[in-house]
Amino acid sequence: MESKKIDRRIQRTQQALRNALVELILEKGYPKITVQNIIDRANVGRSTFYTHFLDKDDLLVSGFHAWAFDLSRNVSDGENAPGDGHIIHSQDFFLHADHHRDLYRAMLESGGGNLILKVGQEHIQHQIEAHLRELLGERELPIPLPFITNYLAGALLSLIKWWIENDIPYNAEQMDTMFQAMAMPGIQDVLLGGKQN
Amino acid sequence: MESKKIDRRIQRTQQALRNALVELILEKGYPKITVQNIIDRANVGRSTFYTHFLDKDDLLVSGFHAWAFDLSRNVSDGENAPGDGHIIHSQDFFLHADHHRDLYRAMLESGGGNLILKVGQEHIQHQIEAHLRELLGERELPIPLPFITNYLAGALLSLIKWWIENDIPYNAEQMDTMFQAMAMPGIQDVLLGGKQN
DNA sequence: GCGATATCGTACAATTTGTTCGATTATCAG
DNA sequence: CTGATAATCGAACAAATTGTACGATATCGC
Repeated sequence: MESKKIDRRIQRTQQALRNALVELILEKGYPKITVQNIIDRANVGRSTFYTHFLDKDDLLVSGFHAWAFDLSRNVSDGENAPGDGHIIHSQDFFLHADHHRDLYRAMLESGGGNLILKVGQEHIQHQIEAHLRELLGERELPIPLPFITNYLAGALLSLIKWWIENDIPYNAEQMDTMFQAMAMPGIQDVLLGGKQN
Repeated sequence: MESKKIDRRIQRTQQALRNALVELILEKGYPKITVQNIIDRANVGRSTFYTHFLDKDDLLVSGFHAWAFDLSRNVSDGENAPGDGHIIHSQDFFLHADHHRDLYRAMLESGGGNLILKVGQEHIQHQIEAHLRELLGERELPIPLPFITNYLAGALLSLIKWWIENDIPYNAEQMDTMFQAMAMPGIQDVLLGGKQN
């Protein structure tokens, strides 16, 4: 039971701020947004903003996982069972970027997505790591797992960035096919090496 | 012949500013630096700064390739001829990061290296692209070259970041060996596929 | 309704930014 | 060496932004 009494105003205010931030990101890009812009859009008092968040970045991070990031759902949808030939479900990431193309573009644009890229990469890495752990069990690898997840997440995010920012005329499936072609041989070698050595 | 008359003050001023910036990056990290800090350190007037550069970022980018980035020299040092088994000279990048560990750490830290990461990635991509072009000649690949360079540069930069930021106890050679183990199989497949198909 | 508390919004000090402009100084050409 | 050129200085300025403070107001849970 929730014995705390919850004032609905808090959630409403925070949600209004997050919504305003997304709108503004789509309009002018994250770096150019000021706190003033956000509270004007959200109809929230200046002091109220600072009672909830330290700054713009704090607001962004606070809502990152909740926002358009229904990614984890796609990934864990039973369809892609382990052993379907795809060691990483990279297609989910490409599809997600495709579905939220506008938001991705706005977030990546103008080189201002430092924080976003960081949080985004961490997100991807966690997904990959969880999935690889599931596949591996207790087996040890010749290459440490964080190395692999950093390698894959870095490559994947870089490609998504390139793909979205430059409107590269491939669809998500094609991007994924090429990604798998580049990544899979190396991974399989490592997995087999870990088994045999 | 250079018929332009060159006032040495200009170069001296710009160099002083760049040096001050590097010092400050090492001391407090790029994001926290203000223009005021830079000109104080460099003993340069405020207006002078703005006659040469648009802002902090402009100063950073302007000197990026000149700075500690003697990388290209290492890469093209005749020792690593094409066909030595290394399709990408990733070890040069790891070595470079190792030699300038403090600067790298300061530049990457606190998630503030948005611009630096961007320029850095472009730098790496150009190196990789030039090298691959040399290997390939006019041969066509089943996967477009920008895809490959984005893939490799993204993975490489992500690993360097992870390596430096977390003081991972591998040396440059070990990092490179693992990187090659992950990347080479995929690349070779693509290269061969391009040849045969 | 009542008490608690979240919000409002204005005011405020402190930073930072980029520009302007006249005075000063260093550099180059001859 | 000398004078013309042009780079630099540095102070002053407007504008924007940030984060804090605080009393008044509105809204919530009970």
